[in-house]
Amino acid sequence: MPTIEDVARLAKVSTSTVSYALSGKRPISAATRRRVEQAVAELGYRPHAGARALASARSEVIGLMVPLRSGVDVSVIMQFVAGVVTRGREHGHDVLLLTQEDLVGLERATDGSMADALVLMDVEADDARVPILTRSRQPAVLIGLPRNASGLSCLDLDFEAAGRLAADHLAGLAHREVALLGAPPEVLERHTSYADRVTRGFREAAGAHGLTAHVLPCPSTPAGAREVVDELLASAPGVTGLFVHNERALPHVLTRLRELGRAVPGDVSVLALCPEDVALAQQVPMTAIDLPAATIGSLAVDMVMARLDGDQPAETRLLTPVLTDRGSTAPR
Amino acid sequence: MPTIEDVARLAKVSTSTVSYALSGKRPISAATRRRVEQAVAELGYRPHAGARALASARSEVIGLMVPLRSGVDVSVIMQFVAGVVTRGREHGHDVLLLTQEDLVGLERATDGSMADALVLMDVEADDARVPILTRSRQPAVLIGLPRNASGLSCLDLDFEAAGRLAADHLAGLAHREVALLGAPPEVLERHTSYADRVTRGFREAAGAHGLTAHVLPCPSTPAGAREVVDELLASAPGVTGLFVHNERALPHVLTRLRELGRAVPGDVSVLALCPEDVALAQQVPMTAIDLPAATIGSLAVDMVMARLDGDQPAETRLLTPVLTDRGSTAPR
DNA sequence: GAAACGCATTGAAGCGCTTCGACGCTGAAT
DNA sequence: ATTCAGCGTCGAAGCGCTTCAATGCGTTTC
Repeated sequence: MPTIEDVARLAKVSTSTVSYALSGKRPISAATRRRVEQAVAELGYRPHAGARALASARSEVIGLMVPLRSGVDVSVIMQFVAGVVTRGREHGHDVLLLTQEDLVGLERATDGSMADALVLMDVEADDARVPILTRSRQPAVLIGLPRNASGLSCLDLDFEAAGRLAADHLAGLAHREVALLGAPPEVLERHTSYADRVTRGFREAAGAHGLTAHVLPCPSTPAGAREVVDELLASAPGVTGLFVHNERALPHVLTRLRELGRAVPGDVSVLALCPEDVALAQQVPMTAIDLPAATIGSLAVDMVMARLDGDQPAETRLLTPVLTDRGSTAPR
Repeated sequence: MPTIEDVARLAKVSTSTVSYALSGKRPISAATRRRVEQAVAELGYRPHAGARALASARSEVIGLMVPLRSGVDVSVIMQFVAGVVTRGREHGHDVLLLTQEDLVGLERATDGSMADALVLMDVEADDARVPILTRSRQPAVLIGLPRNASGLSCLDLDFEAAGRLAADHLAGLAHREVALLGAPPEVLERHTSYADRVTRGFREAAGAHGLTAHVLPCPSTPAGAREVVDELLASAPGVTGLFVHNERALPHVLTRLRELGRAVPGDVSVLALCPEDVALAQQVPMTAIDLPAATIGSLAVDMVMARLDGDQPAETRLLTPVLTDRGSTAPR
């Protein structure tokens, strides 16, 4: 492997000149720069990432912690990851993938200087990672709202507003009794922050509109989802509006309704909270509040990068939810 | 951040002793090791990854290239990634995430010493990454079979055998006319290697059994899948066995069959090629050939790690497909 | 009792890069 | 003509770690 010294020799300049020519951190004459670039091309030179990290105290890597465990909505994650990687590259950064459970990995990445900055998905109310991050000096962005964000930046869809928006929408269509079919029980038990927030917003707005609101966790399995629908329809036969916040259960809920002869939106209005492509991939296109996962990923990178150079203070950003009507809801 | 020198000072030993105590590459007395460990704990010392990479010419990182583009089966990818990350950790390696399209990223990771080894998903017949890999000195494992693997290791499910297995299974149930609903057209056009191979195996075994076999690419959208089903049933009304190799289209195919009043498996037998959880998440549990994505991920890491230490020759491994009967196929 | 050995430990030389201070040169200002 | 900037370039010091050769010391061997 050619080193910077080989390049310097070939270009007949010093190594520092090569470094400056490549980084642009000092003015270099056009002629010299050209010679350097030629030498680089000729040798196929690539800077050694470790050496660079050592000398500059910068790794040009973003650590990204994603939940690879079950029960999470895969397409949300994939889109999010894609957003992070793409935007990371635009900032000249690569992405180191860490798994949610791996606290040791987080410490390794944090203090072990593997990453300059961190983005963490799927934050829980009392997240074990928060203290580690507060202790470290690295910029971090949490996707979600922990109970105690103390100095950490957070970003997320405003799930509480999304819950309200859903209730508003159904109330606007004159529904009187509505239900939220939410995240699977295991996610709720972890108190993943978004699940709690959707519920709160939905309940609140439903109350304000004088709606009767039911809230049920909903397993992602076909059988589990079916059971929840049956249970709901049995215990609350007057429900005419459904708000489904569970990407994987959504198709099964729709299937069950159809099996029971309930037309959507004729008999029951169904509103989803999911990424656009999921809304479009159902048996019937879904009226849905978009979960802009890729956008959130990009924004997370922007936020964390901004904090890497300047030292902006911590900030919490909540994206305003947007509802797109695709015809799966109708007036009662 | 404490350095190895701080640790050495506190433990009253030399830095080299600390290094050896931590790496275990030389015998260190129990007493000394204990002192070192104590100092490490007390200071919260973490080795600087870059410095380590520079000195040892090893980054302890695996580069993983995944297709984050659309049209791919998300849950397959997620499971695969999870397999790679988990097994990578067991080998003491972290994972650097690269996107499929990013050839520059591949070169950066390859020669820029960001990664010790590479795992690439979704390999195409004439993959642009192959020449880059052949040129580099790093061990790599391709998931899929490029036309010219020249010295590179490959790993995959034996999709050709899977195609044959599907045809065998349907033939065994006395079906006479069968169809393969495969990958979306865009995937086929890329000549992603698995798509071609499934087709070949299916055609071959169907021929051997004297079956009439239809092969249709199948879009992953609800409308597209529906159309393909309609088209098939119109042009080949005698088809009684369906082999679906498209995770996302599968639910839509089943929905369409139901809409058309074709019972599964009463009127039509449906066999899938997909991960187990996808097979179980359908309206009806699917008889399916398992796509063991997580296993492939783990194995890929094992292969690449084996090549990192010893220098084993390149090798191609194809996993034997396994069919699990869950009742969605029946005798004609 | 001297020589030889093996074990635990050390010192020092890098690994390949960035960056700081210094230097020489040209051209403008005096 | 002399001074002074400022631009473009260079030299050298380190960043924090690994690793090789060498050292010291207590044991065994003849």
